Amino acid sequence: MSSRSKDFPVPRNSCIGAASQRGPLDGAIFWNVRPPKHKGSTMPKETAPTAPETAKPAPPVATIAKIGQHEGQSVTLRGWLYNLRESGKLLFPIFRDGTGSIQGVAHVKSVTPEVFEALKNLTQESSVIVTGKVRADKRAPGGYELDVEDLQVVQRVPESDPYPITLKEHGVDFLQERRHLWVRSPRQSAILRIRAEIMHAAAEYFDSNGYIRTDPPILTPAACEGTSTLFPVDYFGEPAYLTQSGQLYVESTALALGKVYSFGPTFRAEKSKTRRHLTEFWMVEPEVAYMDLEGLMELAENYISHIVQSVLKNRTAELQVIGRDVTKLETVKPPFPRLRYDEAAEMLNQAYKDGHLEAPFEYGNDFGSPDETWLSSLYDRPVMVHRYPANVKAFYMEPDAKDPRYALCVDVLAPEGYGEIIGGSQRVSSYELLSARIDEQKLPREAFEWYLDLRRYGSVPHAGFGMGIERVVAWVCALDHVRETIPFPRMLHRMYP
RNA sequence: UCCCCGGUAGCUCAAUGGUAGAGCGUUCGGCUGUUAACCGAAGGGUUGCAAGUUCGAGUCUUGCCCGGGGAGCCA
Repeated sequence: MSSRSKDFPVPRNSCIGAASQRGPLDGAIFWNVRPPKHKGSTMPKETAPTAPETAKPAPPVATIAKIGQHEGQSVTLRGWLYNLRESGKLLFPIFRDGTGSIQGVAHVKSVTPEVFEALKNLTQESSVIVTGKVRADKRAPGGYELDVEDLQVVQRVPESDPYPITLKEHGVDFLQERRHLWVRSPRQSAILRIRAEIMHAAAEYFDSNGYIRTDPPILTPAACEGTSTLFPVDYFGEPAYLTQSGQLYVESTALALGKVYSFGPTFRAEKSKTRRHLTEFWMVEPEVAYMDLEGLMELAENYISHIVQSVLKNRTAELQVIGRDVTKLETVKPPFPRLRYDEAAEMLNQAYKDGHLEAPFEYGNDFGSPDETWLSSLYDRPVMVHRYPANVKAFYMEPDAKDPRYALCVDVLAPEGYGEIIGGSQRVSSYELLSARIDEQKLPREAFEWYLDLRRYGSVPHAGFGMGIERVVAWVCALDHVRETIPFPRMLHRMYP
C-alpha cells in the first residue's frame, strides 16, 4: 500500500487503521457505529466501547448468511466491500462478510453527507462495519437488501494501489500468485466451504462408527512403497522423509484398536504436471482388523455416499454458487458397480476397437489415465475395479486364494472423468509371504522389521484404503484442477504464496 | 524426463513483415433500481530476455527464462 491522497474526510482512519495492523479484528465488537475518539492507537476493548450518552439500543451484529432472521430490523455487519455501483444519487454497495454477500442501498438523502461520501469513495475490498435495515426484496439474489444507515471504514484500500483481483476474468498464473487474496472470491470461498464439509463428513463417518483416529508420523525413516519419489529432510544429520502414506502405521494401530483411521497431509515428490496432482495433499486412511476385500468395498461405497450426501444436505448454497449440477451427485448411493480387472480390461479393448480410446490397452498393465476416464464415464456413480494382476500392485497386497495371480485390491474411480479417488486392499497376513515379497522387491529389510512384527505376533486378515481429499473435492465441485481444492496448493514449481 | 500450446498496458486479449489497439480496472464528469450496471473523457507500453535475418520485426529464425495442458507415476 502506498499513498492515501484521496482518503475521505472523516477523521477516523488514523485510529482504526493503525489498530488494524496490529492484529485481527476477531472479538472486537463495535456496539456503536461512530468510532470512539481515542488518541492512541489501541483498539477498543471487547466490552462495549464508549456508548454515546443519548444512545438508542445498539443494533445487533449479524451475519449475511442468517440476515433473514432480522428482517425489518437494523443490524450491524462486519466485512468488506465486494463491489460498488452507482446511479446518480443512489449507491449500490455489495458487502461480503465471509458468510455471504448482500447489496446495500443508500440514497443521498437517506444517510448523512459524511456517510454518503465515505460510501461513494469506497474502494474494492476496503474493510467496513456497516449498519442498516434489513429489507426483503425480490430483485436481490439472496432475497434481502440492506438500507444503509451508518458506515465505519476500518481500512480503506487506496486507489493508488487498488485490489488486484477484479470481478472480471483473470489468468491462472495471475490468480495463483495471489492465492492469498483469490480465496476471497465467491467461487473460491464456496469451494473451501465444501472442502471443509467433506473433511468433516470424512471424519464424522468413522468417529460415529467405532473407528479410533490414530495419526501416523509425518517424518518417516523410509518409503512405504518405494515407487514414488520422497521429499528428503535432514533429521539431525540423518536422512528422513516426509510421509507418502500412513498405511503401514495404521496397520499397526488397527491390530491394537481394531478399527482405526488416520487423516493428514502426505507428500509426493512426483514430477507430475497434471490437473490431478499436488505434491502435498490430504489423505484419509481407514484400516480394519479382520476385514476382507468384500468388507472393504462395502465400507468404501458407504463412506463415499455419506460424504456426498452430507455435502448435498449441508452445502446447498455453495453448490449453487459454483454452478454444480447436483443431479450428478444425487445418484451417489450404494451399491456401486463392481468390475473385476479382467472385465474392465475387456471393456477397454472393446472401447479401443470402437474408436473411443486412442491407445490400445495392454492386458497386465495398470490402467492409464484415459482408461480410467473412459471406464468411469460409463456409470452414474463411482465404479469399483478389483482384483488387479498381483505383479503390478504393491508388495503388501494379499493374493486371491482362488487365484494367486490376482491381488485382493480395489480402486474406486469417480464419475465424470475424475479418476481414482480411493486405492485399497486386503493386506498380506502371512509372515513368510510378506518376508519373501520384501526380499523379491529388494526393499531395505531393516526398515521393515517392525512391519514384519505385525505378522509375527497375532497376525490377522486386515484391510484398508487411502482416499485423496483433493480429488474428492475436485469431483464433488466439478473443478478443472485440484489446485482450487486446497487453500494453498503445493505443486511442481509452485510454492508461493 | 518427454510431447503440445502460450508470454503485447495493472488485468483479459487483438494487431497481413510496414503509425502498438480494445474492453475492464484507475482518475474526472453524468445518471433515483443498478446486478461483472451504463454513458462521456483522461492517463496508462523497454511487445519475457538475448542474439540473428531484413530497408524495416510484436510478427520470421536460434538459444534461454517463465507459465499452461498432457504422458508416465499416483490419491
